[in-house]
Amino acid sequence: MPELPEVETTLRGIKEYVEKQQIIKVVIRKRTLRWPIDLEMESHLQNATVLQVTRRAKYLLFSTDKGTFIFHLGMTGRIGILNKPLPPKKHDHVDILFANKLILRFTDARRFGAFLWTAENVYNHYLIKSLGIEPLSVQFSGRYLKKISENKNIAIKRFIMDSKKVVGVGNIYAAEALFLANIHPLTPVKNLSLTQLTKLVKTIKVVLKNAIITGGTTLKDYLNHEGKKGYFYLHLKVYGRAGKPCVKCGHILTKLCIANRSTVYCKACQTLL
DNA sequence: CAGAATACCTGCGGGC
DNA sequence: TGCCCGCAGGTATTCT
Repeated sequence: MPELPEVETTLRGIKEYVEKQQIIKVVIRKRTLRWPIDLEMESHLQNATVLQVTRRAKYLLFSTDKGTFIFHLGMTGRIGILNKPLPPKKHDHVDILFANKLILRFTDARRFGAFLWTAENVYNHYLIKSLGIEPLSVQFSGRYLKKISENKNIAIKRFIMDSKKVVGVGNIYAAEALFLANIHPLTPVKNLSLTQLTKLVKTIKVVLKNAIITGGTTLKDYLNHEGKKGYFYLHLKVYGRAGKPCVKCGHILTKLCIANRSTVYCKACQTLL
């Protein structure tokens, strides 16, 4: 999926079209996403007005006058805004029709995504409540990482990808940030100094911000709300570059598997502590 | 308890 | 051309 920059790009792209708009109709063609879609979803959303769209981690939160609906894009999810009712394709699972005639269409081939409803405060929702801090917030600092990593043996790559610690750092950007910070992805977190963790936090923020600016990373599936690609893939230094030379030192980049996710790094630039 | 493995699902590219 | 394998941006749940 979409990692955080792709979700943020989607948010910015759709916000103006759906906020303050009343929902006229909801069409659900496939209910079996990561969790089955609430059988009452259509009636919950009928005539509801979207007040605001925000993002928490990789969840898109649509607050309405009746409650909040939530989209998660999983690995292959996408939200598009249509200005006319195009015939649905195979993986177009949800359409939300608005009073302004626009249609929000959710597409997701692998169906790891989610479409949820809560009438309560969305921040009390069990999936949202337990999330770690936002990576672009001031709370996310080297000091914070140092504090929560004392005596922990877990590999730094897994650690920064753990959404209970910090949200929104996915496989691509984790690899990129570790490379920029010269940290080997398998380094046990307890071995990293405050200085190194501070540098890592900085590179995570830079990578995420740059990816947002360039509209996210398109590898194969990801397209923004207008069906356009993101261009951060042009900036990738290690992800998808195994066997090619390191942009810093020329060493051939190595690929390994951490927690079943492929990881590319430079043996010369990223030393194991 | 921490940390690792598994599960969900479809599509695509590469090798034969 | 077609089949089989491995791999893909996530993350809750189950295991050791």
